[in-house]
Parts: sequence; structure tokens; C-alpha cells
Amino acid sequence: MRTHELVLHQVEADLAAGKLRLGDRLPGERALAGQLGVSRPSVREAIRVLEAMGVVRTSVGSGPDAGAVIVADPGSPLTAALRLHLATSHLPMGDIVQTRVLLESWAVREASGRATPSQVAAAQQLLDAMDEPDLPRERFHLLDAEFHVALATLAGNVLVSTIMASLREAIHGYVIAAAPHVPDWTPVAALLRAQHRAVLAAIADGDGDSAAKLVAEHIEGFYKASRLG
Amino acid sequence: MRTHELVLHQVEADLAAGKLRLGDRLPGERALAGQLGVSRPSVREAIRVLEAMGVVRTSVGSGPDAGAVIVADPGSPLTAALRLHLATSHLPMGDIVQTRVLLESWAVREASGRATPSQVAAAQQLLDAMDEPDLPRERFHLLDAEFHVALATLAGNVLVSTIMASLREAIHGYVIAAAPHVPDWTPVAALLRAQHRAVLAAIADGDGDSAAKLVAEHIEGFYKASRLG
DNA sequence: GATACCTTGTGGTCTGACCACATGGCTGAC
DNA sequence: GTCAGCCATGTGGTCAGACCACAAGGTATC
Repeated sequence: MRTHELVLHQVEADLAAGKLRLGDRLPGERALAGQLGVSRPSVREAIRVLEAMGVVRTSVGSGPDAGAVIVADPGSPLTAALRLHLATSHLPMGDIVQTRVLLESWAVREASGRATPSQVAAAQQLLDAMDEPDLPRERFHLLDAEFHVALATLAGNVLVSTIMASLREAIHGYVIAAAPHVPDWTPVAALLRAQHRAVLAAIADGDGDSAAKLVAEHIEGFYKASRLG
Repeated sequence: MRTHELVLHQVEADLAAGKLRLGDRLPGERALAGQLGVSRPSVREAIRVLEAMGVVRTSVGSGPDAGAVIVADPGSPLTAALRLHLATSHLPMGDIVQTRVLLESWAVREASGRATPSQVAAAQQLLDAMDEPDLPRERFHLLDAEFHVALATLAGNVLVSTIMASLREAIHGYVIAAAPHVPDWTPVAALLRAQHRAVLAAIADGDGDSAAKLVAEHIEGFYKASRLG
């Protein structure tokens, strides 16, 4: 076993045993190295991995917030991993689109009937913001992503909404890059806006089947238009 | 930007540009450090992150296989991240079960009608192996996991089957730990075996709806019996 | 020609040092 | 007594240099 893996296992064991909890600070790099009988570079490599996994956040300086703090951010590692594997071209974009359809259809179906009026209103505000004329296209896509993640969150499943958010973020760059393939943007944007409102209305009405159908058409249509799917 | 992140971005850019392809080797740690004007520990930290993300595999020694080789393994990082976040107790087991039901229902529905006889036969062999009397319980669960992943693979979506595999692996330890909660194991195992065969039969018959329903009941029933869900 | 050895290049690890940064207490002025 | 400014302290960030273990492939020996 490599030295930094020893450190990783130790930290994971402490997490599982409850010795390390959310918000706690890891011992300093020098102290941890001393405790485990390894060198500081090995501890640092382990902390880099934990950081990449979204388990700790490090910051320099002094005070209560300094050092390596335990956080719970399952999203960022997933996003980063998806981005990297998309870059290697060994993760077909079509599979990602299909997965989005699958997850979002389920999420809006689940959200129908359990979404509170205030949650629906919050999503509505995002749609209103997207109605603004002369909205830059990148801003449009960011709001769009936020809306879809908000829908996924309504289903109340942390894992599903996390996966959704990561999928959106990982492909955001590709969506922007594909912009030239949709020269006539204005009518497309109008269609997307209308579809969003239809989906949200179906959720508010508690009509899960319609919501699922509408969101699937919405996603598939967009990727087809963007030549991404 | 921290130094090791600079290295990461450089590698990601090379991947996206096609300068680095699957199977290629990264320059040696010393060479890479020299090229980018950073120190070797910084390069090493970056490589640790890439390794954690399943983008490279490192090995010592000499020859064509030595060093850091580009691989495509989106599964292991996902597994590790899920394990760690389960350890922090900020990822409810119920959400994982729900996600499994969602993904597997879709997968078996998709697999119905597109699975070839040879694929079904391969899955059947796993079930036959699970029929062996006096099979150790851990071995049973491993074969069970393999069977479920095989089903997910039949749907032909890399992302979905990868997520599925990671979910299974991440919770494997918890399943084993929950074994004492199912004292009367023999009839439970018999039920699981029967359910497996029913699911596979439905897939072979092309009856997607039945397959989806059966697999959902199978998964939910198991977690309920194990007091995990 | 086959075998044992050794050269070479790889990652793995450690030591020790210095830097940048943020805090928090200390010191001095008022 | 109060407050502003300063500096000691502890943190991660980075570096240089060294040595080890390992595996391949060439080389010398028998």
C-alpha cells in the first residue's frame, strides 16, 4: 500500500467511526504526518485526493477556518470526473443526454404533487428572469441549468439532484461551444421558454405524467437542435 | 491558481485537444515538472488527483507499461466518492436505494427486446453460479452485484451502467455489515434467486414493463429486509 | 545460445527549508 | 481606557535534492 493511501484509509476510517464530522478540521499537515509516521508530502497527496473528492476544503492562513475542513460536496468531484472523461472522448454525449432524460423525467414526476407553492414560485422566478430581452446567451443557459437543477431538487433525492447538477455543469462548455449550430436563436429560445413554463405548470397541477413527457421532449429537442445528442 | 492545478489544467487541455489519447503515457514526473516549470511534488499532487479521477494509472519500473498511462475508468472515482460521502453520513442510504430502483427499472426496460440471446445466457450463468449450495454469503452478494451490473450494461448506456456499478460497490460494505439483521438467510436467498430469474425471463421475453416492475420490487424488498433502506 | 548480471529509467518516499497568507494578541499612541 | 497599528505564530504552498524499490532490456559471461 502506498503511503498516501494509508493516510486516506485512516481518514476514511475516522469519518466512518464518527471521529471526524462535518465541519471538523483535520490535524495540520505536519501533525498528521507525525501521527501516522509518514512524511508531509505523502499527507499532502492524500489531502489532494480528498479535496478532489469533495470531502475537504483547504485554506491557508490562521484562525478557525484555516486548514483542511471536512465538507460534504459530492457534486464537484462528479462534475470534474465527467468533464475529464468527456475530454477523453470515451463518454458518449448521447449517453449523457439519455441519462438526463431518465433522471429528469423521474424527478419532475416525483416533484408533481409534492412541490410546495413557494418552491414552484421560486422556479417561476428563474423563468421570469429568462424572459428578459437581450439576455446574453451564456446567461440564458446558466439560468436554464439552474431551473433544471431546481426541478431535480424538488424530487427530494440528494443523489439524483447532485448527479443532475454535475451533468449540467460538465456539458455546459459543450453547449456554449455548440451555439454556432443554432444560428436562428430567437425562435429556439422562445420555444425553450414555453416548454419550461409548460413543465412547471404540469408540476404545479400535480400532473406527473405530463410533466415527465414534456421535460423529455424538451431535453431531447434541445440537443437535437444543438447537434449535440 | 495553485501549482498542481496548473498541471491538471494542462493535462486536461491536452486531453481535449487530442494531444493525449487513451493508452498514451504522460511524460515522466521529472520531465513534466521541467516542461511546466514546477517542482516534482506539484506534478505528483496533480497525478494523484488524475489517478483518483480514474484518468491515469501509474506503475513503477521500466518498459512500455511503466509510468502514468491514460485510462478511461469513470467508475472507480465515482465509487470512491460515494463511499467517502456515505461515510460522512450526509448521503442518505434511502436516496441511494431510490436511485438504484430508478436506474435499474429503466435499464431492464431498455434491455428488454434489445438483449441478445448470448447476453441473456451470460447473465443466466451468473444465476446458475448463485444456485450453488453452501455458497458463502459474501460470494453470493458479489455475484448478485455482478448480475445487476450485467443487467444495467444490457441497456447500452455507459454512464448508467457506470453509476450502477459504483452504487453497488459503494454500498457493498454496508450490505455485508447488515448481514446479522437477516438471521434466517436461507429463505431470503431463495426468494432473491427466484426474483432474479423472473427478471431475466421478462427481459428475454421482451416484456419491459414486467421486468421494470419486478426489479423494483426485488431491490426495495431486499433493502427493507436488510433494514438498510 | 542461454543465463545471470547490471545499467537505466520509472514512480515512491523522505528531509529540510523557505514563502505567502490570515489571524489574534501585543504594543504603543492618544 | 480605548483604539489603531504592528508583529509573532501557525497554517498551507512550494521547492530542491537525495535515496530507495522496482521492472525492463541490454550486456557480459559461461
